Amino acid sequence: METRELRYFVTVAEEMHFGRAAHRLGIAQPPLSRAISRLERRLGVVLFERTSRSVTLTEAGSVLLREGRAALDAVEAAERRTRRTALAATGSPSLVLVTKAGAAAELLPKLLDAYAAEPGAVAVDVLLCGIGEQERLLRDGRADVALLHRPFDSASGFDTEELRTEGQVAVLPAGHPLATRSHVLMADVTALPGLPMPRWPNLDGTYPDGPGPQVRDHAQLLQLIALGRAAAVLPESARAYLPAGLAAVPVLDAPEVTTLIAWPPHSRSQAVAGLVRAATRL
Amino acid sequence: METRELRYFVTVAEEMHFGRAAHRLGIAQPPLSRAISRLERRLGVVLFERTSRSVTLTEAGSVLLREGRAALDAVEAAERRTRRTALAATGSPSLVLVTKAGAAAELLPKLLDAYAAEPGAVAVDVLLCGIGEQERLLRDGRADVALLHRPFDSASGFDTEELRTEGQVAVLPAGHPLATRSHVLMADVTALPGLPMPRWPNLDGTYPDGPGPQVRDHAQLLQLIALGRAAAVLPESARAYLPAGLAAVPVLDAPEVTTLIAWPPHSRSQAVAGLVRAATRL
DNA sequence: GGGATCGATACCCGCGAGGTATCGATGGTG
DNA sequence: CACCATCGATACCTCGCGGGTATCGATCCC
Repeated sequence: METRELRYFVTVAEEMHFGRAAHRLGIAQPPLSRAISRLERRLGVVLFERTSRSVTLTEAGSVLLREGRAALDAVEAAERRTRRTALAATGSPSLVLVTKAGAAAELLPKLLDAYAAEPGAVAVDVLLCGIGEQERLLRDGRADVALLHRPFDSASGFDTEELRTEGQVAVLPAGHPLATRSHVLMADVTALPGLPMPRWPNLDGTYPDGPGPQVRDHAQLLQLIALGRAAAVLPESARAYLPAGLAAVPVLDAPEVTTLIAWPPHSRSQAVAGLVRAATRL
Repeated sequence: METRELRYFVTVAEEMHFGRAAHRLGIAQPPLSRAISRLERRLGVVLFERTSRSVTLTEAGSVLLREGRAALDAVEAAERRTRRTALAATGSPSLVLVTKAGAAAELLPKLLDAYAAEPGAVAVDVLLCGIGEQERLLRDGRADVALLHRPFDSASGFDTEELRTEGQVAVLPAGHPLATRSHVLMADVTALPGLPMPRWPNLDGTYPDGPGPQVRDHAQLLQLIALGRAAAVLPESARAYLPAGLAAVPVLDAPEVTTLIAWPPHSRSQAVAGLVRAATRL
């Protein structure tokens, strides 16, 4: 199977429409139709059920979609990491660390300082991204290491080292009745009248249904809370960075949040190893 | 980057010789040379330093070798798993479990029985393989689940669930002076005069240097011990399957052995999930 | 210095990827 | 119910690229 065929297949599976997929791929529709049927013939498997009015994935097709995406990520990662090691020889930063914007605000500078002090440390690019994008960046080679937060992120398929575990606090407008309590429970916070929990975007950028404002990052969220439009439950370390007008109250029964450093399992990079060593010594 | 180019590159990197690589690939040498230089041009990276007398990998080249192998495995896995889900619809076994020959002899039948009792259980093919091959089989799609043994195998890059942890025992000929002891230490066993530890093959089939007989599987090993030619340290559970004439003595300071069930991180297979569920309930 | 080895280059051929035109099936519509 | 719009498949053509043979040029060995 050639990566071109795989790319064609994934695009059709995403669009569920040969014409649109062909357009996205920058080719005409007939060669795309032919490429897919040749792929089906070679695999000996029907990937799409198609009529002139609809295209749907077969079971085998959805397996190929999942596995094929992973394979394409791996190919892209190979390409990117190869290019970057060659660039690294010429002096540019050779390590990309990715973390969620607004998270690990306290840990990250410590980590970078500790690593910079190591012998043989290289320049580190920090990439801030949205929710759930880190795994993707790590898989397709745009990043070399990530700071993840369980249970929000999945570290599945990566090597990891746990850095820290912390409880969570409810973040509320300072004037709110709950704000003076010494602690609360999840049940106290999840259904506050007039203070719904915000909705975070799905991976595809859409938002789940429900009440609560749509939120894209922590800055937005904090502002909404200050405006009295939302409440949120965040890791304790967020406390140090709350603007005036917000209060934080420990939530006793919220799940613990673990910060971990993750890297691709077959990484042999000296730089990644050094950064992980620095992280575990924090 | 097309998978063909990647395959060509990996073959040349393995052979370190364009002629031999071309032969292995079943093509002539000139097209191979051209393919590699085109790849280098497109990546903007030199992969090989070559003179007419020698071919060596550059640093970027070794990165591409490692990442490229992983990518090729992922592509192969996509292909194989797609083919197999289509076959599964026609009734053939749709789950391949791989474990080291001779290991988990006691756990495996229990696991298979427990899974067979689950509703919706499918047929399971058991694949026995040599040392260190399991990770490969799981990565390239020839297997769906594996039973691994830490610290011998690496579960890096897979999702896992721990099944059991056990100590290790020294396995000796029954008549040996140590065989009557209630326990021993690693130091007692590693350098027994006349009873060297056996040598296991590396991944490429070669054996490390040193004393001790070369061993390929447990049957061979046990026979060598019975003949008084070797001693070994094995997980406790091996005890139940010792032939007459062999004795087992607990080794107090040997590392604990953890048996775990591992599967590819993005597996959404109902069958794999069921097998893992059965395993954790054992 | 001559031959052997090995990667690169020159040149040619055929397959297959890609394009345009068109067909055939299907579902909505006046 | 006939007509049309939509959409994937088919027919047919072209050309670029993957692959082959012949040969060159550099390097090491005797």
